[in-house]
Amino acid sequence: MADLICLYQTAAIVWKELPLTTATKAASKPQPKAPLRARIRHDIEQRILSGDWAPGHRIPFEHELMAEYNCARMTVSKVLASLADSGLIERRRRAGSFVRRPQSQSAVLEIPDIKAEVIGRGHSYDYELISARRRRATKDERVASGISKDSTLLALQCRHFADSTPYAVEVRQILLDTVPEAGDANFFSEPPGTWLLQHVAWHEAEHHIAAVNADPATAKLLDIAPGAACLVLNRRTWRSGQLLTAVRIWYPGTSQTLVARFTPSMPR
Amino acid sequence: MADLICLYQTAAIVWKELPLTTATKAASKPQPKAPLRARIRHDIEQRILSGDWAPGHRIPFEHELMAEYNCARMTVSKVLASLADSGLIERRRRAGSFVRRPQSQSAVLEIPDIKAEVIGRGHSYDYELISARRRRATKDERVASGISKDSTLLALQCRHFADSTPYAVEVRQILLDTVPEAGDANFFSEPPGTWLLQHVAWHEAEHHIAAVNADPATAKLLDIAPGAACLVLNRRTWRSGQLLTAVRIWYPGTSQTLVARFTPSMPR
DNA sequence: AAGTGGTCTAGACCACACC
DNA sequence: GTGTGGTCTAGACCACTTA
Repeated sequence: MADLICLYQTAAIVWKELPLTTATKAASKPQPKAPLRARIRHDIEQRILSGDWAPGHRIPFEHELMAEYNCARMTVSKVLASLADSGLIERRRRAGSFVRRPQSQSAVLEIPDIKAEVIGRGHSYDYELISARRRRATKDERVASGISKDSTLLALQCRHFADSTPYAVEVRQILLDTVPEAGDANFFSEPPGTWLLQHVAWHEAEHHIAAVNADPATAKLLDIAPGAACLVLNRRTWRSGQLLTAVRIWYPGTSQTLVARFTPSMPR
Repeated sequence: MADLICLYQTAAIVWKELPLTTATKAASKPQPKAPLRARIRHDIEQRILSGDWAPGHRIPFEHELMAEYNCARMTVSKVLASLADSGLIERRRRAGSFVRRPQSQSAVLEIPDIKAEVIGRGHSYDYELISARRRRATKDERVASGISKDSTLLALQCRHFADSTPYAVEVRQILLDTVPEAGDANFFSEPPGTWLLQHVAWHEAEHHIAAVNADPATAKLLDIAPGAACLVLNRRTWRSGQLLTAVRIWYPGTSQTLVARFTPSMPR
Protein backbone atom coordinates (compact mmCIF):
# COMPACT_ATOMS: atom_id res chain seq x y z
CA MET A 1 0.00 0.00 0.00
CA ALA A 2 3.03 2.19 0.33
CA ASP A 3 3.30 1.93 -3.44
CA LEU A 4 -0.10 3.41 -3.87
CA ILE A 5 0.54 6.34 -1.66
CA CYS A 6 3.68 7.11 -3.53
CA LEU A 7 1.87 7.07 -6.84
CA TYR A 8 -0.94 9.24 -5.63
CA GLN A 9 1.52 11.75 -4.42
CA THR A 10 3.31 11.98 -7.72
CA ALA A 11 -0.04 12.39 -9.42
CA ALA A 12 -0.86 15.23 -7.06
CA ILE A 13 2.38 16.90 -7.99
CA VAL A 14 1.39 16.77 -11.63
CA TRP A 15 -1.82 18.49 -10.83
CA LYS A 16 0.03 21.18 -9.01
CA GLU A 17 2.54 21.67 -11.78
CA LEU A 18 0.06 22.25 -14.54
CA PRO A 19 -1.64 25.62 -14.46
CA LEU A 20 -5.27 25.78 -15.54
CA THR A 21 -4.64 27.58 -18.77
CA THR A 22 -6.86 26.07 -21.42
CA ALA A 23 -10.02 26.24 -19.39
CA THR A 24 -9.95 30.00 -19.11
CA LYS A 25 -10.46 30.63 -22.80
CA ALA A 26 -14.07 29.47 -22.74
CA ALA A 27 -17.09 31.52 -23.77
CA SER A 28 -15.90 34.10 -26.28
CA LYS A 29 -19.01 35.58 -27.82
CA PRO A 30 -18.87 36.76 -31.40
CA GLN A 31 -19.40 40.49 -31.60
CA PRO A 32 -22.66 41.91 -33.02
CA LYS A 33 -20.54 43.07 -35.96
CA ALA A 34 -19.28 39.53 -36.59
CA PRO A 35 -20.42 37.72 -39.72
CA LEU A 36 -23.67 35.87 -39.47
CA ARG A 37 -22.15 32.46 -39.96
CA ALA A 38 -19.79 33.02 -37.04
CA ARG A 39 -22.84 33.57 -34.87
CA ILE A 40 -24.60 30.49 -36.21
CA ARG A 41 -21.51 28.36 -35.78
CA HIS A 42 -20.96 29.65 -32.28
CA ASP A 43 -24.54 28.89 -31.27
CA ILE A 44 -24.44 25.32 -32.53
CA GLU A 45 -20.95 24.66 -31.23
CA GLN A 46 -21.93 25.91 -27.82
CA ARG A 47 -24.87 23.57 -27.56
CA ILE A 48 -22.75 20.62 -28.62
CA LEU A 49 -19.77 21.36 -26.42
CA SER A 50 -21.88 22.14 -23.38
CA GLY A 51 -23.42 18.71 -23.67
CA ASP A 52 -26.83 20.27 -24.29
CA TRP A 53 -26.96 18.40 -27.57
CA ALA A 54 -25.52 15.01 -26.72
CA PRO A 55 -23.77 12.75 -29.23
CA GLY A 56 -26.36 11.33 -31.61
CA HIS A 57 -28.67 14.34 -31.27
CA ARG A 58 -30.10 15.49 -34.58
CA ILE A 59 -29.44 19.16 -35.12
CA PRO A 60 -31.99 21.25 -37.03
CA PHE A 61 -32.27 20.79 -40.79
CA GLU A 62 -30.81 23.41 -43.06
CA HIS A 63 -34.24 24.81 -43.89
CA GLU A 64 -35.08 25.09 -40.19
CA LEU A 65 -31.90 27.03 -39.52
CA MET A 66 -32.63 29.22 -42.55
CA ALA A 67 -35.94 30.14 -40.97
CA GLU A 68 -34.47 30.60 -37.51
CA TYR A 69 -31.74 32.96 -38.65
CA ASN A 70 -33.67 34.35 -41.60
CA CYS A 71 -30.87 33.80 -44.05
CA ALA A 72 -30.07 31.96 -47.26
CA ARG A 73 -29.51 28.25 -47.37
CA MET A 74 -25.92 28.71 -48.56
CA THR A 75 -25.07 30.44 -45.31
CA VAL A 76 -26.23 27.67 -42.99
CA SER A 77 -24.89 25.10 -45.42
CA LYS A 78 -21.39 26.53 -45.12
CA VAL A 79 -21.64 26.50 -41.35
CA LEU A 80 -22.74 22.88 -41.21
CA ALA A 81 -20.10 21.87 -43.74
CA SER A 82 -17.41 23.48 -41.62
CA LEU A 83 -18.71 21.76 -38.49
CA ALA A 84 -18.65 18.45 -40.32
CA ASP A 85 -15.13 19.28 -41.48
CA SER A 86 -14.13 19.86 -37.88
CA GLY A 87 -15.50 16.47 -36.94
CA LEU A 88 -18.13 17.86 -34.58
CA ILE A 89 -21.11 16.66 -36.58
CA GLU A 90 -21.89 14.00 -39.14
CA ARG A 91 -24.18 14.64 -42.08
CA ARG A 92 -26.33 12.05 -43.77
CA ARG A 93 -28.49 12.70 -46.78
CA ARG A 94 -32.17 12.34 -46.21
CA ALA A 95 -31.53 11.81 -42.50
CA GLY A 96 -30.04 15.07 -41.26
CA SER A 97 -26.99 16.20 -39.31
CA PHE A 98 -26.02 14.54 -36.05
CA VAL A 99 -23.66 15.32 -33.19
CA ARG A 100 -20.70 12.98 -33.27
CA ARG A 101 -19.31 11.38 -30.16
CA PRO A 102 -15.78 12.38 -29.19
CA GLN A 103 -13.30 10.45 -31.26
CA SER A 104 -10.09 8.87 -30.11
CA GLN A 105 -7.89 11.07 -28.02
CA SER A 106 -5.86 13.03 -30.47
CA ALA A 107 -4.23 16.35 -30.00
CA VAL A 108 -2.16 18.93 -31.73
CA LEU A 109 1.41 18.63 -30.63
CA GLU A 110 3.43 21.76 -31.09
CA ILE A 111 7.03 21.02 -31.93
CA PRO A 112 8.58 24.35 -32.77
CA ASP A 113 12.05 25.06 -33.96
CA ILE A 114 14.36 24.68 -30.98
CA LYS A 115 15.88 28.13 -31.30
CA ALA A 116 12.43 29.73 -31.36
CA GLU A 117 11.32 27.50 -28.52
CA VAL A 118 14.16 28.51 -26.23
CA ILE A 119 13.86 32.19 -27.01
CA GLY A 120 10.10 31.97 -26.64
CA ARG A 121 10.56 30.70 -23.12
CA GLY A 122 12.59 33.74 -22.29
CA HIS A 123 16.02 32.17 -22.18
CA SER A 124 19.16 33.08 -24.01
CA TYR A 125 19.94 30.70 -26.84
CA ASP A 126 23.30 29.30 -27.86
CA TYR A 127 24.22 26.79 -30.47
CA GLU A 128 27.23 24.61 -31.08
CA LEU A 129 28.03 22.57 -34.15
CA ILE A 130 29.90 19.49 -33.01
CA SER A 131 30.53 17.77 -36.31
CA ALA A 132 29.52 17.88 -39.94
CA ARG A 133 30.43 15.62 -42.78
CA ARG A 134 29.16 14.37 -46.09
CA ARG A 135 28.77 10.67 -46.56
CA ARG A 136 26.99 8.13 -48.68
CA ALA A 137 23.80 6.67 -47.28
CA THR A 138 24.40 3.31 -45.65
CA LYS A 139 22.73 0.23 -46.98
CA ASP A 140 20.32 0.16 -44.07
CA GLU A 141 19.30 3.72 -44.69
CA ARG A 142 18.78 3.10 -48.39
CA VAL A 143 16.59 0.09 -47.73
CA ALA A 144 14.59 1.67 -44.93
CA SER A 145 13.92 5.02 -46.55
CA GLY A 146 13.67 4.15 -50.20
CA ILE A 147 16.42 6.48 -51.28
CA SER A 148 18.63 5.75 -54.23
CA LYS A 149 22.01 4.07 -54.28
CA ASP A 150 24.16 7.10 -54.80
CA SER A 151 22.44 9.36 -52.30
CA THR A 152 24.76 11.68 -50.47
CA LEU A 153 23.74 13.04 -47.16
CA LEU A 154 24.97 15.70 -44.83
CA ALA A 155 25.38 14.29 -41.34
CA LEU A 156 25.40 16.86 -38.55
CA GLN A 157 25.65 16.69 -34.82
CA CYS A 158 24.96 19.75 -32.75
CA ARG A 159 23.97 20.95 -29.34
CA HIS A 160 21.49 23.56 -28.17
CA PHE A 161 21.87 25.63 -25.01
CA ALA A 162 19.36 27.59 -22.97
CA ASP A 163 20.93 30.07 -20.59
CA SER A 164 24.28 28.44 -21.26
CA THR A 165 23.20 25.01 -20.04
CA PRO A 166 22.71 22.12 -22.47
CA TYR A 167 19.15 21.98 -23.67
CA ALA A 168 19.19 19.31 -26.35
CA VAL A 169 21.50 17.22 -28.49
CA GLU A 170 20.62 16.82 -32.12
CA VAL A 171 21.78 14.32 -34.72
CA ARG A 172 20.57 15.12 -38.18
CA GLN A 173 20.88 13.86 -41.71
CA ILE A 174 19.96 16.02 -44.68
CA LEU A 175 19.54 14.42 -48.08
CA LEU A 176 21.65 16.47 -50.46
CA ASP A 177 19.88 15.02 -53.48
CA THR A 178 16.57 16.51 -52.46
CA VAL A 179 17.95 19.56 -50.63
CA PRO A 180 21.07 20.52 -52.61
CA GLU A 181 21.03 24.08 -51.20
CA ALA A 182 21.96 22.63 -47.82
CA GLY A 183 25.43 21.96 -49.16
CA ASP A 184 26.12 25.69 -49.20
CA ALA A 185 24.44 26.57 -45.91
CA ASN A 186 26.54 27.66 -42.98
CA PHE A 187 25.61 25.41 -40.13
CA PHE A 188 28.34 26.82 -37.92
CA SER A 189 26.24 29.84 -37.12
CA GLU A 190 22.70 28.64 -37.72
CA PRO A 191 21.05 25.46 -36.43
CA PRO A 192 20.02 23.12 -39.24
CA GLY A 193 16.43 22.99 -38.04
CA THR A 194 16.09 26.75 -38.23
CA TRP A 195 17.75 26.89 -41.63
CA LEU A 196 15.54 24.17 -43.01
CA LEU A 197 12.34 25.82 -41.78
CA GLN A 198 13.32 29.01 -43.56
CA HIS A 199 14.52 27.51 -46.80
CA VAL A 200 12.76 24.25 -47.50
CA ALA A 201 9.08 23.62 -48.09
CA TRP A 202 7.86 20.36 -46.61
CA HIS A 203 4.48 18.88 -46.19
CA GLU A 204 4.81 15.49 -44.54
CA ALA A 205 6.47 14.69 -41.30
CA GLU A 206 6.40 11.86 -38.84
CA HIS A 207 7.42 12.01 -35.22
CA HIS A 208 8.24 9.19 -32.88
CA ILE A 209 8.61 9.98 -29.23
CA ALA A 210 10.32 7.64 -26.82
CA ALA A 211 11.97 7.61 -23.42
CA VAL A 212 15.48 6.20 -23.10
CA ASN A 213 18.16 6.05 -20.47
CA ALA A 214 20.98 8.35 -21.49
CA ASP A 215 24.04 6.51 -22.77
CA PRO A 216 27.33 7.81 -21.36
CA ALA A 217 28.17 9.87 -24.44
CA THR A 218 24.83 11.61 -24.60
CA ALA A 219 24.77 12.12 -20.86
CA LYS A 220 28.12 13.89 -21.07
CA LEU A 221 26.89 16.18 -23.82
CA LEU A 222 23.72 17.02 -21.91
CA ASP A 223 25.55 17.35 -18.61
CA ILE A 224 23.31 14.84 -16.88
CA ALA A 225 23.98 11.58 -15.09
CA PRO A 226 24.44 8.50 -17.26
CA GLY A 227 21.22 6.52 -17.21
CA ALA A 228 19.02 9.55 -16.55
CA ALA A 229 15.79 9.46 -18.49
CA CYS A 230 15.74 11.39 -21.75
CA LEU A 231 12.90 12.28 -24.04
CA VAL A 232 13.93 11.35 -27.57
CA LEU A 233 12.16 12.88 -30.53
CA ASN A 234 12.65 11.30 -33.94
CA ARG A 235 11.39 13.21 -36.93
CA ARG A 236 11.48 12.50 -40.62
CA THR A 237 10.28 15.07 -43.13
CA TRP A 238 9.19 14.57 -46.72
CA ARG A 239 8.17 16.65 -49.70
CA SER A 240 6.24 14.96 -52.48
CA GLY A 241 7.12 11.57 -51.06
CA GLN A 242 10.85 12.30 -51.07
CA LEU A 243 12.69 12.23 -47.79
CA LEU A 244 14.27 15.58 -46.99
CA THR A 245 15.75 15.12 -43.56
CA ALA A 246 15.80 12.86 -40.53
CA VAL A 247 16.64 14.05 -37.06
CA ARG A 248 16.89 12.63 -33.58
CA ILE A 249 16.82 15.00 -30.64
CA TRP A 250 17.59 14.14 -27.03
CA TYR A 251 16.09 16.27 -24.26
CA PRO A 252 16.86 15.76 -20.59
CA GLY A 253 13.69 14.19 -19.24
CA THR A 254 13.63 16.23 -16.10
CA SER A 255 13.57 19.66 -17.65
CA GLN A 256 11.66 19.09 -20.80
CA THR A 257 8.05 18.22 -21.39
CA LEU A 258 6.17 18.25 -24.64
CA VAL A 259 2.76 19.84 -24.47
CA ALA A 260 -0.13 18.78 -26.63
CA ARG A 261 -3.47 20.49 -26.69
CA PHE A 262 -6.77 19.23 -27.97
CA THR A 263 -8.54 21.41 -30.48
CA PRO A 264 -12.08 20.80 -31.73
CA SER A 265 -11.05 20.74 -35.39
CA MET A 266 -9.78 17.23 -35.76
CA PRO A 267 -9.39 14.99 -38.77
CA ARG A 268 -11.40 11.81 -38.77
CA MET B 1 35.10 10.95 -31.47
CA ALA B 2 33.91 7.63 -30.17
CA ASP B 3 30.90 9.55 -28.92
CA LEU B 4 30.05 10.68 -32.39
CA ILE B 5 30.19 7.27 -33.91
CA CYS B 6 27.93 5.97 -31.20
CA LEU B 7 25.40 8.68 -31.87
CA TYR B 8 25.40 8.19 -35.57
CA GLN B 9 24.78 4.54 -35.10
CA THR B 10 21.77 5.08 -32.91
CA ALA B 11 20.42 7.52 -35.44
CA ALA B 12 20.83 4.92 -38.15
CA ILE B 13 18.86 2.47 -36.06
CA VAL B 14 16.00 4.92 -35.90
CA TRP B 15 15.96 5.17 -39.62
CA LYS B 16 15.80 1.45 -39.90
CA GLU B 17 13.03 1.14 -37.37
CA LEU B 18 10.66 3.53 -39.05
CA PRO B 19 8.97 2.21 -42.18
CA LEU B 20 8.28 4.65 -44.98
CA THR B 21 4.56 4.76 -44.52
CA THR B 22 3.40 8.32 -44.92
CA ALA B 23 5.23 8.94 -48.15
CA THR B 24 3.27 6.33 -50.05
CA LYS B 25 -0.04 8.16 -49.87
CA ALA B 26 1.08 10.88 -52.27
CA ALA B 27 -0.62 11.82 -55.53
CA SER B 28 -4.29 10.94 -55.27
CA LYS B 29 -5.99 12.51 -58.25
CA PRO B 30 -9.59 13.60 -57.92
CA GLN B 31 -11.84 11.62 -60.22
CA PRO B 32 -13.43 13.29 -63.23
CA LYS B 33 -16.72 12.86 -61.36
CA ALA B 34 -15.36 14.78 -58.36
CA PRO B 35 -16.77 18.22 -57.57
CA LEU B 36 -15.17 21.12 -59.34
CA ARG B 37 -13.77 22.67 -56.21
CA ALA B 38 -11.97 19.46 -55.33
CA ARG B 39 -10.20 19.72 -58.68
CA ILE B 40 -9.35 23.38 -58.18
CA ARG B 41 -8.10 22.77 -54.67
CA HIS B 42 -6.04 19.81 -55.79
CA ASP B 43 -4.44 21.81 -58.58
CA ILE B 44 -3.43 24.67 -56.32
CA GLU B 45 -2.34 22.44 -53.48
CA GLN B 46 -0.19 20.42 -55.82
CA ARG B 47 1.68 23.46 -57.07
CA ILE B 48 2.28 24.67 -53.53
CA LEU B 49 3.34 21.36 -52.06
CA SER B 50 5.57 20.50 -54.98
CA GLY B 51 7.44 23.72 -54.39
CA ASP B 52 6.41 25.00 -57.82
CA TRP B 53 4.81 27.96 -56.09
CA ALA B 54 7.31 28.88 -53.39
CA PRO B 55 6.38 30.62 -50.15
CA GLY B 56 5.53 34.23 -50.90
CA HIS B 57 4.31 33.46 -54.42
CA ARG B 58 1.10 35.26 -55.30
CA ILE B 59 -1.49 32.83 -56.52
CA PRO B 60 -4.00 33.97 -59.18
CA PHE B 61 -6.75 36.36 -58.19
CA GLU B 62 -10.24 35.03 -57.76
CA HIS B 63 -11.39 36.51 -61.05
CA GLU B 64 -8.45 34.91 -62.85
CA LEU B 65 -9.32 31.49 -61.42
CA MET B 66 -12.98 32.10 -62.36
CA ALA B 67 -11.88 32.59 -65.94
CA GLU B 68 -9.48 29.66 -65.90
CA TYR B 69 -12.03 27.19 -64.60
CA ASN B 70 -15.03 28.93 -66.13
CA CYS B 71 -17.00 28.94 -62.91
CA ALA B 72 -18.64 31.31 -60.45
CA ARG B 73 -16.67 33.39 -58.04
CA MET B 74 -18.25 31.65 -55.05
CA THR B 75 -16.67 28.39 -56.12
CA VAL B 76 -13.08 29.64 -56.24
CA SER B 77 -13.73 31.75 -53.18
CA LYS B 78 -14.66 28.68 -51.16
CA VAL B 79 -11.54 26.89 -52.33
CA LEU B 80 -9.26 29.76 -51.40
CA ALA B 81 -11.00 30.19 -48.06
CA SER B 82 -10.45 26.54 -47.25
CA LEU B 83 -6.80 26.76 -48.27
CA ALA B 84 -6.40 29.78 -46.01
CA ASP B 85 -8.16 27.84 -43.28
CA SER B 86 -5.68 25.04 -43.71
CA GLY B 87 -2.83 27.49 -43.32
CA LEU B 88 -1.44 26.90 -46.79
CA ILE B 89 -2.09 30.40 -48.08
CA GLU B 90 -2.57 33.85 -46.65
CA ARG B 91 -5.11 36.25 -48.07
CA ARG B 92 -4.78 40.01 -47.99
CA ARG B 93 -7.39 42.41 -49.26
CA ARG B 94 -6.35 44.48 -52.20
CA ALA B 95 -3.10 42.52 -52.45
CA GLY B 96 -4.11 38.96 -53.27
CA SER B 97 -3.46 35.49 -51.90
CA PHE B 98 0.04 34.28 -51.10
CA VAL B 99 1.68 30.97 -50.35
CA ARG B 100 2.64 30.80 -46.70
CA ARG B 101 5.93 29.40 -45.54
CA PRO B 102 5.78 26.26 -43.43
CA GLN B 103 4.88 27.16 -39.91
CA SER B 104 6.29 25.80 -36.71
CA GLN B 105 6.54 22.07 -36.54
CA SER B 106 3.23 20.92 -35.23
CA ALA B 107 1.62 17.59 -35.67
CA VAL B 108 -1.42 15.57 -34.79
CA LEU B 109 -0.60 13.26 -31.97
CA GLU B 110 -2.87 10.27 -31.77
CA ILE B 111 -3.47 9.18 -28.20
CA PRO B 112 -6.13 6.53 -28.38
CA ASP B 113 -7.82 4.71 -25.59
CA ILE B 114 -5.33 2.18 -24.23
CA LYS B 115 -7.63 -0.80 -24.64
CA ALA B 116 -8.28 0.08 -28.27
CA GLU B 117 -4.60 0.77 -28.79
CA VAL B 118 -3.48 -2.62 -27.52
CA ILE B 119 -6.16 -4.51 -29.43
CA GLY B 120 -5.41 -2.48 -32.52
CA ARG B 121 -1.83 -3.63 -32.39
CA GLY B 122 -2.99 -7.22 -32.44
CA HIS B 123 -2.32 -8.10 -28.84
CA SER B 124 -4.61 -9.54 -26.25
CA TYR B 125 -5.70 -7.01 -23.67
CA ASP B 126 -6.05 -7.44 -19.95
CA TYR B 127 -6.90 -4.97 -17.28
CA GLU B 128 -6.46 -4.89 -13.54
CA LEU B 129 -7.93 -2.45 -11.05
CA ILE B 130 -5.44 -2.03 -8.24
CA SER B 131 -7.28 0.40 -6.04
CA ALA B 132 -10.25 2.71 -6.00
CA ARG B 133 -11.43 5.11 -3.38
CA ARG B 134 -13.37 8.29 -2.96
CA ARG B 135 -11.69 11.18 -1.29
CA ARG B 136 -11.88 14.93 -0.95
CA ALA B 137 -9.64 16.98 -3.18
CA THR B 138 -6.49 18.05 -1.41
CA LYS B 139 -5.75 21.70 -0.91
CA ASP B 140 -3.08 21.62 -3.60
CA GLU B 141 -5.49 20.12 -6.09
CA ARG B 142 -8.14 22.70 -5.27
CA VAL B 143 -5.75 25.57 -5.72
CA ALA B 144 -4.14 24.23 -8.88
CA SER B 145 -7.28 23.22 -10.70
CA GLY B 146 -9.77 25.78 -9.53
CA ILE B 147 -12.22 23.23 -8.17
CA SER B 148 -14.45 23.97 -5.25
CA LYS B 149 -13.85 23.22 -1.60
CA ASP B 150 -16.13 20.26 -1.21
CA SER B 151 -15.17 18.48 -4.42
CA THR B 152 -15.15 14.72 -4.14
CA LEU B 153 -13.08 12.72 -6.50
CA LEU B 154 -12.73 9.12 -7.42
CA ALA B 155 -9.09 8.08 -7.26
CA LEU B 156 -8.20 4.99 -9.24
CA GLN B 157 -5.04 3.10 -9.89
CA CYS B 158 -4.95 0.41 -12.52
CA ARG B 159 -2.71 -1.54 -14.81
CA HIS B 160 -2.99 -2.46 -18.47
CA PHE B 161 -1.54 -5.60 -20.01
CA ALA B 162 -0.71 -6.53 -23.58
CA ASP B 163 -0.27 -10.26 -24.12
CA SER B 164 -0.18 -10.70 -20.35
CA THR B 165 2.82 -8.41 -19.84
CA PRO B 166 2.45 -5.02 -18.17
CA TYR B 167 1.82 -2.35 -20.74
CA ALA B 168 1.07 0.74 -18.69
CA VAL B 169 0.26 1.91 -15.20
CA GLU B 170 -2.45 4.47 -14.79
CA VAL B 171 -3.32 6.77 -11.91
CA ARG B 172 -6.54 8.63 -12.44
CA GLN B 173 -8.78 11.06 -10.64
CA ILE B 174 -12.35 11.63 -11.75
CA LEU B 175 -14.25 14.63 -10.43
CA LEU B 176 -17.54 13.29 -9.13
CA ASP B 177 -19.07 16.74 -9.09
CA THR B 178 -18.77 17.09 -12.83
CA VAL B 179 -19.07 13.39 -13.69
CA PRO B 180 -21.50 12.01 -11.11
CA GLU B 181 -22.31 8.97 -13.30
CA ALA B 182 -18.80 7.71 -12.65
CA GLY B 183 -19.84 6.89 -9.12
CA ASP B 184 -21.99 4.04 -10.42
CA ALA B 185 -19.61 2.75 -13.09
CA ASN B 186 -17.96 -0.60 -12.64
CA PHE B 187 -14.26 -0.01 -13.00
CA PHE B 188 -13.44 -3.57 -12.01
CA SER B 189 -14.26 -4.80 -15.47
CA GLU B 190 -13.79 -1.72 -17.63
CA PRO B 191 -10.83 0.66 -17.73
CA PRO B 192 -11.80 4.19 -16.67
CA GLY B 193 -10.42 5.68 -19.89
CA THR B 194 -12.63 3.48 -22.02
CA TRP B 195 -15.68 4.16 -19.88
CA LEU B 196 -15.13 7.89 -19.96
CA LEU B 197 -14.74 7.98 -23.72
CA GLN B 198 -18.06 6.22 -24.10
CA HIS B 199 -20.03 8.15 -21.52
CA VAL B 200 -18.65 11.62 -21.15
CA ALA B 201 -18.48 14.40 -23.71
CA TRP B 202 -15.34 16.48 -23.44
CA HIS B 203 -13.88 19.16 -25.60
CA GLU B 204 -10.67 20.39 -24.06
CA ALA B 205 -7.68 18.36 -23.11
CA GLU B 206 -4.07 19.06 -22.35
CA HIS B 207 -1.26 16.58 -22.51
CA HIS B 208 2.19 16.83 -21.01
CA ILE B 209 4.72 14.26 -22.02
CA ALA B 210 7.89 13.67 -20.06
CA ALA B 211 10.57 11.06 -19.54
CA VAL B 212 11.32 9.90 -16.02
CA ASN B 213 13.35 7.20 -14.38
CA ALA B 214 11.00 4.62 -12.94
CA ASP B 215 10.71 4.78 -9.16
CA PRO B 216 10.87 1.39 -7.42
CA ALA B 217 7.11 1.07 -7.00
CA THR B 218 6.29 1.85 -10.59
CA ALA B 219 9.13 -0.32 -11.83
CA LYS B 220 7.71 -3.23 -9.90
CA LEU B 221 4.26 -2.72 -11.37
CA LEU B 222 5.64 -2.49 -14.90
CA ASP B 223 8.04 -5.35 -14.37
CA ILE B 224 11.06 -3.32 -15.40
CA ALA B 225 14.28 -2.39 -13.65
CA PRO B 226 14.14 0.50 -11.20
CA GLY B 227 15.55 3.57 -12.89
CA ALA B 228 14.59 2.43 -16.39
CA ALA B 229 13.31 5.26 -18.54
CA CYS B 230 9.55 5.63 -18.72
CA LEU B 231 7.39 7.75 -20.95
CA VAL B 232 4.90 9.56 -18.74
CA LEU B 233 1.76 11.01 -20.21
CA ASN B 234 -0.24 13.48 -18.15
CA ARG B 235 -3.66 14.42 -19.38
CA ARG B 236 -6.33 16.68 -18.01
CA THR B 237 -9.72 16.90 -19.65
CA TRP B 238 -12.34 19.63 -19.40
CA ARG B 239 -15.86 20.33 -20.53
CA SER B 240 -17.04 23.93 -20.58
CA GLY B 241 -14.08 24.96 -18.47
CA GLN B 242 -14.81 22.38 -15.78
CA LEU B 243 -12.22 19.75 -15.05
CA LEU B 244 -13.55 16.26 -15.66
CA THR B 245 -10.59 14.03 -15.06
CA ALA B 246 -6.83 13.99 -14.66
CA VAL B 247 -4.69 10.99 -15.44
CA ARG B 248 -1.04 10.06 -15.40
CA ILE B 249 0.09 7.06 -17.40
CA TRP B 250 3.51 5.40 -17.26
CA TYR B 251 4.74 3.45 -20.26
CA PRO B 252 7.99 1.53 -20.29
CA GLY B 253 10.23 3.66 -22.48
CA THR B 254 11.69 0.77 -24.36
CA SER B 255 8.48 -0.67 -25.71
CA GLN B 256 6.38 2.36 -26.20
CA THR B 257 6.70 5.23 -28.62
CA LEU B 258 4.13 7.85 -29.37
CA VAL B 259 3.67 8.61 -33.03
CA ALA B 260 2.71 12.00 -34.34
CA ARG B 261 1.97 12.76 -37.94
CA PHE B 262 1.89 16.06 -39.73
CA THR B 263 -1.26 16.91 -41.61
CA PRO B 264 -1.62 19.85 -43.99
CA SER B 265 -4.62 21.32 -42.17
CA MET B 266 -2.99 23.10 -39.28
CA PRO B 267 -4.21 25.87 -37.04
CA ARG B 268 -2.19 29.06 -36.98
C1' DA C 1 -41.51 9.09 -53.90
C1' DA C 2 -39.95 12.51 -51.09
C1' DG C 3 -36.82 15.07 -48.59
C1' DT C 4 -32.22 15.62 -47.33
C1' DG C 5 -27.63 17.36 -48.11
C1' DG C 6 -23.94 18.58 -52.06
C1' DT C 7 -22.85 21.61 -55.25
C1' DC C 8 -22.99 25.45 -58.24
C1' DT C 9 -24.56 30.05 -60.38
C1' DA C 10 -24.87 35.02 -61.15
C1' DG C 11 -25.46 38.39 -59.20
C1' DA C 12 -24.88 42.01 -54.91
C1' DC C 13 -22.99 45.09 -51.22
C1' DC C 14 -19.44 46.00 -48.01
C1' DA C 15 -14.77 46.58 -45.65
C1' DC C 16 -10.39 47.31 -46.22
C1' DA C 17 -5.86 48.46 -48.00
C1' DC C 18 -3.16 50.68 -51.17
C1' DC C 19 -2.47 54.27 -54.45
C1' DG D 1 -10.61 56.36 -55.96
C1' DT D 2 -9.80 51.42 -57.13
C1' DG D 3 -9.50 46.66 -56.78
C1' DT D 4 -9.14 43.02 -53.72
C1' DG D 5 -11.21 39.69 -50.66
C1' DG D 6 -15.48 38.78 -47.22
C1' DT D 7 -19.90 37.86 -47.02
C1' DC D 8 -24.52 37.03 -48.37
C1' DT D 9 -28.74 36.11 -51.46
C1' DA D 10 -32.19 33.55 -54.08
C1' DG D 11 -32.48 30.70 -56.80
C1' DA D 12 -31.16 25.85 -59.31
C1' DC D 13 -30.12 20.91 -60.31
C1' DC D 14 -28.35 16.61 -58.77
C1' DA D 15 -27.30 12.41 -55.83
C1' DC D 16 -28.31 9.82 -52.38
C1' DT D 17 -30.94 7.60 -48.79
C1' DT D 18 -34.65 6.18 -46.49
C1' DA D 19 -39.44 5.63 -45.71
